[in-house]
Amino acid sequence: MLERHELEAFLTLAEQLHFGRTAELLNVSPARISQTIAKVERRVGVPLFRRTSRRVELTAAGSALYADLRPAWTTITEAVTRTIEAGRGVTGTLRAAFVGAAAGQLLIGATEAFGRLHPDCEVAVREAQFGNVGAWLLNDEVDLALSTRETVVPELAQGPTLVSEKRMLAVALGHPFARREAVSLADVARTARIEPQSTLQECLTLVGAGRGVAEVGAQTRRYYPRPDVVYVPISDAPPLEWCLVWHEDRRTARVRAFSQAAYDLVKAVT
Amino acid sequence: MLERHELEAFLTLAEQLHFGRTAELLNVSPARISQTIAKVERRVGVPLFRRTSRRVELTAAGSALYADLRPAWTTITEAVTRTIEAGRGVTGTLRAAFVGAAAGQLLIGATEAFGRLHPDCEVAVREAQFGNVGAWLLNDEVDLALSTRETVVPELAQGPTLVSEKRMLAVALGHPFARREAVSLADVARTARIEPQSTLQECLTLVGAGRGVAEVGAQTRRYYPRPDVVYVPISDAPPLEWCLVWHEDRRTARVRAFSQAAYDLVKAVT
DNA sequence: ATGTCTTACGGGAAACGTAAGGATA
DNA sequence: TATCCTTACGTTTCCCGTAAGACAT
Repeated sequence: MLERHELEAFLTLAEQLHFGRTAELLNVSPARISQTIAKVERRVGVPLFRRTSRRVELTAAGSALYADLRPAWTTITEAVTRTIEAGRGVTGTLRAAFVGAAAGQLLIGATEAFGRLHPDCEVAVREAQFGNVGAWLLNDEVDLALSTRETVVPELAQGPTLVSEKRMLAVALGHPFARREAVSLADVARTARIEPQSTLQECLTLVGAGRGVAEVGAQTRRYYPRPDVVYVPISDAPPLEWCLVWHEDRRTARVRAFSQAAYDLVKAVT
Repeated sequence: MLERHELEAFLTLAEQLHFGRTAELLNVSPARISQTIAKVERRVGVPLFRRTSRRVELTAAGSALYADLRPAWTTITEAVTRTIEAGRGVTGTLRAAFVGAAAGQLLIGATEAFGRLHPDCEVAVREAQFGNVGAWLLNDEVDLALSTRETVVPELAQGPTLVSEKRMLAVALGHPFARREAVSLADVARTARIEPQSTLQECLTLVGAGRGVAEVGAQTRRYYPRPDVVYVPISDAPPLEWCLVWHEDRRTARVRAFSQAAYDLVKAVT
């Protein structure tokens, strides 16, 4: 079968009918075009061009071949180009989401660092919630999210840990745990828990209302101070890890570049 | 743009979903497929396959790309295959023509030599006339003709000389030249000539009827003995050269192989 | 533990450019 | 004679296979 460079040499020469221009268009030497075409003709078994040193024209066989190849090859190049541009449009927009106020600040910082490296790529930042960040990623509503490693969906990939924070338990002011210096995972296991399925604010509201307790990060104490909620360290819990999450199928160059920029940023800070 | 081997690796892997089988089908090592696909994905910017060491499946981007590429690439391979087979069908038939009895014998000899080298290719032999051999070649009624070099049409190509024979002049029995040992080109120029436009027999008939003289090859004397015609050598004429003639656009592998076989044959004999 | 994909590395085929040769108008 | 296609030859790229490593079942 024809190689890519043979195909393009044939198609271009069929359009230009001039070895020199063809070579120039393809950024190779005229000698190469001559040899390439000769090789194709030897392989195909039929002369594709009728040529002297003064005129080049298609033979009947060459003309028929061109009519078949041109549209098909155009289809191929366009399909590949579409795929590439869907992935790494320099002029494209990266849609990033964050979950929680603390993550928002970090994401803004990463966005600025990324913007310095890739000024052509815009970044749109939105706030997601624990309850919808997975769906947003799966449905291609955002390209990337800064979330906790808990966001486990089989089709989602996660980058390296950017920030770790102590895991704490949010309890109502009157809750027995509220006076404790710390609690253990075993303690938590015996208590009614509220999973942060929608917004964190809503979750904390339920906690404040005494409907249960919720595991949160240490930063929550700073960003969501509430009179009706007390934060107690969970002594034996692993740290809560924040990382970038994306859909495996859409790990475009934009996504990788942003992930890299974010990782470089936190590495520079620490 | 994708190279041919990258394209085929992608398409085959998309169909097989197995690196080992893909490598086997393409006659390369599995490592090569892995590297090729990785390179394509790097270039395109998006993962085309979701894979562990245990399962391989297309991503959404890969699936879309495959849907575009497969039919287009099939079109291309079929177009090239058609062109090749139109040129070098092993099972095809080569249509060869000859002009004159002597050429007929030579052509039969060449056909037999060719048949030993290429047993899959049939050869159909027809007799052409000086008047129509050019048209037969131009109209694709025959692929090849054994004729004299005089068959000059711009679009016809000629092979090397296979046989040379002395040029003679056919004159009527009662013609003044009939008693000469030889004539010169100057003599011929001063005489009414009959161009062999239809059959040689017809031409000789006109010569015998005293309508003019005709330039023929020395072999004609043996193959067309006539009581009313005398053959006189033309002393200063260049030899009459016999060669294979074909349409430039249809110089297929069959044609070249036959030309080669004929050339080898006469070289072996002499 | 086995089958499967990936990484590392050295060898070789083929594409490439430069420069000289040959053909056409 | 000037332009343009072709041939010759040395250089370099990169495709390839082998072998070892990593990963999942």
